[in-house]
Amino acid sequence: MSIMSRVQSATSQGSSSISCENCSVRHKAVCAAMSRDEIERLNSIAHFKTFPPGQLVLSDSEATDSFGTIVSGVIKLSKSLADGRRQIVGLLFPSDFLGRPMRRTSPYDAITVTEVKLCAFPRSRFEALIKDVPALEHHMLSHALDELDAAQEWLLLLGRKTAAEKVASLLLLMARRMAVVGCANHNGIQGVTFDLPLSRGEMAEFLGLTIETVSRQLTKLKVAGAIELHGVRGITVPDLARLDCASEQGD
Amino acid sequence: MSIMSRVQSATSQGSSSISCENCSVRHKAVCAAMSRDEIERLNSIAHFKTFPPGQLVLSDSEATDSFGTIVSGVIKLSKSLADGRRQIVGLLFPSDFLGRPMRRTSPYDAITVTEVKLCAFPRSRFEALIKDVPALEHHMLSHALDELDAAQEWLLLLGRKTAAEKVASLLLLMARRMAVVGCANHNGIQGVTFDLPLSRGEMAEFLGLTIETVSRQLTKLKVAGAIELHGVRGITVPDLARLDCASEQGD
DNA sequence: CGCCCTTTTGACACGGGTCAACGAGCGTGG
DNA sequence: CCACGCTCGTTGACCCGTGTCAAAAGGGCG
Repeated sequence: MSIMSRVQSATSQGSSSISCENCSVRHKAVCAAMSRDEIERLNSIAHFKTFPPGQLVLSDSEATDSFGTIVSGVIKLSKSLADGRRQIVGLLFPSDFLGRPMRRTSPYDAITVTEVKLCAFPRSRFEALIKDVPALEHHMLSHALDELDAAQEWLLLLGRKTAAEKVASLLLLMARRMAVVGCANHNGIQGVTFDLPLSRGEMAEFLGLTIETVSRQLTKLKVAGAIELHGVRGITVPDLARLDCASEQGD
Repeated sequence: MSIMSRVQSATSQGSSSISCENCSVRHKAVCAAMSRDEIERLNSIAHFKTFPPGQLVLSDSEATDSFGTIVSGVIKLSKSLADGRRQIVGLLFPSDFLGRPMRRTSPYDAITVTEVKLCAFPRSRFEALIKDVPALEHHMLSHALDELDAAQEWLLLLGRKTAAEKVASLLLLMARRMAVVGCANHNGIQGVTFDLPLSRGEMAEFLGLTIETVSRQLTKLKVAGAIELHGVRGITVPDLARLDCASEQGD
């Protein structure tokens, strides 16, 4: 039995009520756009849910009500073809928004990659709130445009970059997001150490590659001195600028 | 001298004022979301611009004011790496919106593929209008989510589909869009004939392939009887369902 | 310690890229 | 009206990067 199926069959989620005051994403998520009493209203309909890793949170073309801001953890969004080929089409980090207003069903599967804490809202009440608070819709639009930018950047990666450039790009993406979320240690002006949230297989799914190719490119980067690997998840990027360079020209 | 540079150096654009009454995109574009007098206000700040094919309309990371609804023609959005590798990250058809509210600069180049008629608004006045008309922002959000869906569908294509599936998918996309825009003739219940708006090179740019591969896959589809080619731009798809099938499993 | 799952490494195959030649369409000028 | 040249598209031969298949090497947990 795989780890994934084991955790899926475990108790699926906890739940508890909320205080926004010292929430770690208070100033980055939708909440950032809202006044004191708007927050109050949002607060009153919100509750925390915790999901174990590997849990299916939204399912392709099924309506569900998981909907809200990610407080901690990472979620992957993935689409698949009839014969099972899969592609991750997005990653959500803390402060990102899960689920889409104005859309009944999800165009992809959303699956937790790590344990995830979600600040969830019932869809109907959130949509009612949107009608009263224009700033909320404004923020959702801004967020959607950011996601669109990210997706288009990834189109360039999938369509035109080599395997080496793809792996470097993904490491860079994760290093940056883990850093803003505070899950990375800085060493030196340009260096950073963190744990990879994704397995080799998930990296491959995101990059349009196979596990084997990802693994080979990682050892190539290690041998070249662009990264250090500590065990299978730990990684140090001694020089982000150098990796950035590798992400556009291989070496 | 290439066609593209010739048309670029030609007189760049015409301009004239507007009547929404019998506009061909009146009920599909942003206008669809608006009441009679809101339209009136939008109308008062709008003017038509016409661009020849091959013209750069928005430039990567440059601020410009081309901004509005496409009335006729096709625009490609493309990104490129430092060494010149290019990837088309989106196509805009009539009723689609060009340019992004809340963003000073464009993350891609926008280039006309055919002659394009644009119903343009000055950015600042459009943004002012957004503040007064919540339905407008609502529509922009909806549109952004549609674009995001399209981009994510394309991620799956670029990451996981074979060359044959990619070409079939693109033909299908163009057949459908050309049909809703009224630039295609239906033959039979499932058949359609139209002119390809994209050159082989542009198809390749969109699909993450080379010109040669696109050309080979097209002749393969022709030999298999899935399409007929008339000259270099004309195409008949006798059975959309069959092509749809080819877009997910090659044959 | 042993099992199981993930990752790494190696050998080989193949899809699509590259390079080159050829063909078709079309505007221009003789 | 035809010949020329230019561009775009097609076709062929070959090559290379990445996928595939297989086996070995960790690493965590009972």
